[in-house]
Amino acid sequence: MLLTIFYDAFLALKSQGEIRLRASTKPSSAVLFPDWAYKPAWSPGSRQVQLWHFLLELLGRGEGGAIGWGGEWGEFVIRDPERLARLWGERKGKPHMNYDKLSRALRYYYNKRILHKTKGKRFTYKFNFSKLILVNYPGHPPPPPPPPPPLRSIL
DNA sequence: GGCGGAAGGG
DNA sequence: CCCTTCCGCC
Repeated sequence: MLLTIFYDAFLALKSQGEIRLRASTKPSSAVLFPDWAYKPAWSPGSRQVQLWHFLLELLGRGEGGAIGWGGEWGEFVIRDPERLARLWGERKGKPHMNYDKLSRALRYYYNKRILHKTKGKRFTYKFNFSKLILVNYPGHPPPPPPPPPPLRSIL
């Protein structure tokens, strides 16, 4: 799975003419994406963990009961919704987190095209990996051009 | 269960 | 911005 994610990222970037995919320097422990995949999400400075990072983290290390990969590519099933919510709540310091609230956060991902629902399958969602990578790739979308240097008058 | 609006926090 | 909280609706 880990390798296929990278491969998908590679294909996505290749199709964009940006074959600058760096290999992850870290061991295969819990890291699913190279550092650059996270960067914009953390900018500026040190921000909080994002929900999709957390989900990928659990999926990546095969976190037993709470969540697991589904049948299709990128699809995952929440096997124990309230446990997942509790885990997420612990990570965010939100002791009253539950599946109702967590799922609202997941629904906000629909518009961002990070996730979508697998209709008809209970507790089943699907990642848009290529979109995910591209959205978080530095310079995609390209940053606005730097403002022209101010014309300083000589005092 | 699943959806999305509304308000609000950090 | 990225959720968290709450909620009416289907």
